Amino acid sequence: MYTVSTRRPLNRDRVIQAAVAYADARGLDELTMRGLAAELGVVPMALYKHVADKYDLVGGMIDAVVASYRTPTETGWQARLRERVLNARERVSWHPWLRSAIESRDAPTATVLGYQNAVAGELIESGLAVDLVHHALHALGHRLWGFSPEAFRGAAAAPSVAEQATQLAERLPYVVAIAVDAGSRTRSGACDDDAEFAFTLDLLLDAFARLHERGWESGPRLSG
Amino acid sequence: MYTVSTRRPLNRDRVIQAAVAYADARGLDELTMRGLAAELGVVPMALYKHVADKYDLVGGMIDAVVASYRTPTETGWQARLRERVLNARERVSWHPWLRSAIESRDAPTATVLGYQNAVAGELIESGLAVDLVHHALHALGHRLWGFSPEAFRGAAAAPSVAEQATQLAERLPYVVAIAVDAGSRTRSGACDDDAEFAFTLDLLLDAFARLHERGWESGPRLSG
DNA sequence: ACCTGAACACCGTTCAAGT
DNA sequence: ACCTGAACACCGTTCAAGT
Repeated sequence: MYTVSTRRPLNRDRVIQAAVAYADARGLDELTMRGLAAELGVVPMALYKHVADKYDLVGGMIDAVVASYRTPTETGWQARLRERVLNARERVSWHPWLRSAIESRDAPTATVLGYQNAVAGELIESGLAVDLVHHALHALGHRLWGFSPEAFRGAAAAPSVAEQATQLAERLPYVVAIAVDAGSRTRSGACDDDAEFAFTLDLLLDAFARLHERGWESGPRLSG
Repeated sequence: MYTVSTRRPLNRDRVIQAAVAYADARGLDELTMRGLAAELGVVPMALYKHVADKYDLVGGMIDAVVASYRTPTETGWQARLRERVLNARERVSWHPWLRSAIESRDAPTATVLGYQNAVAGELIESGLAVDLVHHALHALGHRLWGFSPEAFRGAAAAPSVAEQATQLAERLPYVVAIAVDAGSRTRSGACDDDAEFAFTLDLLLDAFARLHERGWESGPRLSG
């Protein structure tokens, strides 16, 4: 008899890639330490040498996917933003579990925060004021990100970023700029959710009013 | 000795109200049939006489909250839509578990579908074309609903509605109108997600371009 | 009609032990 | 250094039995 599976030793990357494939095939709810272990031909406890716990495993899955997002190749903020949104949409369609995985966390992973910074950078570098960029990102919501920035459970991402601003400013300049700007408007140093919400709502109502006036049949086209 | 808790017999409503209070206090993840039973001073299996299973319990919780949404009192589609959005936001803040509860389902509950119909009605009755209303609802996304209409797992809500259109048309005229209109544009009779996405993206990019041009400092104000 | 007790098939995770 | 076995404290849910 031959040994069919040449048991390469497990490592963090193999565990995470297997978990991604598992969730792609059966969904996040079906992803279980025991099931994943069985898939890898190993006893459940073997996974815990490579992954702290299930929360850590899911974090690794998120980072693996988000780190693979493409950097836009076009020039011009609209074209680049468009590329990013469509790319994010594509990734979410490949990994339908991604959105709820990201939203299940208390705070964004470092990789997700880096992505948020890159997107903010596109708009800030285009010359848009920092507070407007902040609003714009909320308005794009989960269409941009493939998830909802408001959805983090702790909702404390912005203040915690603001606290460590000096250390983070170099690595995540745009995210820090937004957090600091938003914090300067409130006593607590946190993002003013109500003001932010009101802005987005008005922005959308205004856009609908324009649709109404013009009787557009197929919507505004910016490119092509 | 007195009997301290006058054990009123359980009923569906008491079970659901207790579950809502439980989730409000500890979150949806902590809501467990066993824990809820303990809270009610009853053995876990007693709950199953009033609720088919946990899925049914959560459905009941959703319906209880959404059924309590206020009908707007203002006149004019913008003011009414605004009222609805702010009311939905308020409810989600009271019941932080609501959004993920709704999104965890394969399809909207009847009560949620009725709410969607009411909101669609505001815009359709304002004179906006049905396909534009469809787009507008997607653009409002979870800010309007307190959840994301795209997020239903089956994503098959629209086609299934279209199939039963004749029976449903009376009860849910606006939702049916949107489903039928969207279905008429595609072979499958399903909503054309890509076209819908492109429209929303363009709408938002256009709104940002206007912000850019005008250098708005505090956003557009429509009311007050 | 309504509630109970014991059981089944699952979870994530620990600890001490194997190689 | 890496994997295992047995166990612990949980889940949702079934079935047959109690009152």
